[in-house]
Amino acid sequence: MKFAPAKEQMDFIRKGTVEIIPEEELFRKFEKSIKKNVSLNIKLGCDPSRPDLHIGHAVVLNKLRQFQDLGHNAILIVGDYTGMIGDPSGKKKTRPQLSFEETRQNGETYFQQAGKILDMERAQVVYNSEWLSKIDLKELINLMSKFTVQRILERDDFTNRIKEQTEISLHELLYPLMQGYDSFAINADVELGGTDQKFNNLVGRDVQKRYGKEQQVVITMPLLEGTDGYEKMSKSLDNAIGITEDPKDIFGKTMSIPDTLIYKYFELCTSLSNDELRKIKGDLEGGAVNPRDLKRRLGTELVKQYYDEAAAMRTIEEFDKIFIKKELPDEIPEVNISEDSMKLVDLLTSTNLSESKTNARKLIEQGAVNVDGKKITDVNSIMNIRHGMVFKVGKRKFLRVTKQAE
RNA sequence: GGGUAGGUAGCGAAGCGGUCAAACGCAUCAGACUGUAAAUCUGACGACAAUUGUCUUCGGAGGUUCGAAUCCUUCCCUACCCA
Repeated sequence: MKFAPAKEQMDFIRKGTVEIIPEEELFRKFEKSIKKNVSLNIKLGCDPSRPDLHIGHAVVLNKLRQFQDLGHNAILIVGDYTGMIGDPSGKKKTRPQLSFEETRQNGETYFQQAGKILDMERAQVVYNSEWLSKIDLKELINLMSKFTVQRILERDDFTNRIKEQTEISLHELLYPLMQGYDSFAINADVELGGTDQKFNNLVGRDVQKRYGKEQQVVITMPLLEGTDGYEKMSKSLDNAIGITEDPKDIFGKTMSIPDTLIYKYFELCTSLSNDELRKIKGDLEGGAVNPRDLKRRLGTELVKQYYDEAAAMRTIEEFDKIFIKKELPDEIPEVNISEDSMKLVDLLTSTNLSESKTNARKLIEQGAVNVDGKKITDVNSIMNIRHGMVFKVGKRKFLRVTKQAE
């Protein structure tokens, strides 16, 4: 294995990070790896409680990929054992505990998706139950004795929960120790994580130290705000762009982010070069370019990354068609209806354009329903069903009716 | 073990015998405006029926009452204080 000079590797890795703790140590590790011709072990813990990856997760995965490109070992740790606890980081409530089977299953899903970013051929995947399940009470007590209650409680999320009088279960206190133990178990040289993982990852350093091992370097990556532009991206807040979503959803959601996030998304979620990034920054600040066009570029890049160039082109065309030219999309879901006439309300409900009749009425009253381009506002309308009729509800729900040809 | 305060719609939080399908905020969904922006404004936001109706909801189960989210009994859950 031939490694790039330590300085070069440093510069490459530093891009986009929030902190490298401590930076000199990483540099020394690079030097050592070159001298001894060994790859560094780069650890990334995967949370198996949420198997759907979104582009916020991709921020860290991209960084891991960069390490791979430099010739280092990516080690993905699926926290199947820790998953049974649930990471308390940033949480206001105790997380639901998962069964062992669930964590396994979710782990699998995780890899499939991570494969869109990482070189899975060269990535090592381990489950932390491998070593954590072997810890007996004696060992656990030994581990716990190396830390203090104060140290574990000092983190913000626990402090806040105490202040707000919400519960903290005892097992949650163990989470950082177990995660730290992982670092010790696999001899991690570097651990990657979002800034919310800083505490946990630093505990890893401590565990290693107390067990007489070389300490890992902790690299934190920024947390990506979701499409609402405010909260951290997360599926449960419904502001996430999933990497397995349809190209049109990835694109559409990207278009709905506030302008302030455009650059951040470019920087953290795409693999554009520094030069290109600089140009985009200039364009944004200069105001000469319509931000919409930059967002279109962003959406295209994202689709390209998780699908391919062709998909990206298709998506952007479709988008322009529907939203800019306000035409019908190329592909409209079709439903076969045998009746000759139907109440509009029933039709909307039975075709899932609306989840209930009450809701359908509401939509009609509010002018959200279009049939063949004509707005229908009469709640009691009865539709004569013809082949090829197109229903539109809201901005993005389309449906074409077909009559069985016989 | 003792004491106190609580458990209300997706979340937060009012209500404390009828006017409660339940204020308000957030989220969500429509509409207007736009760059499908964001922000803002307007409306909707349990279901079914339909122009003032019916049914299901306020931790669970029972009960009192013409009538309960509101009172009683009991069970479950949580936080805080004392030990």
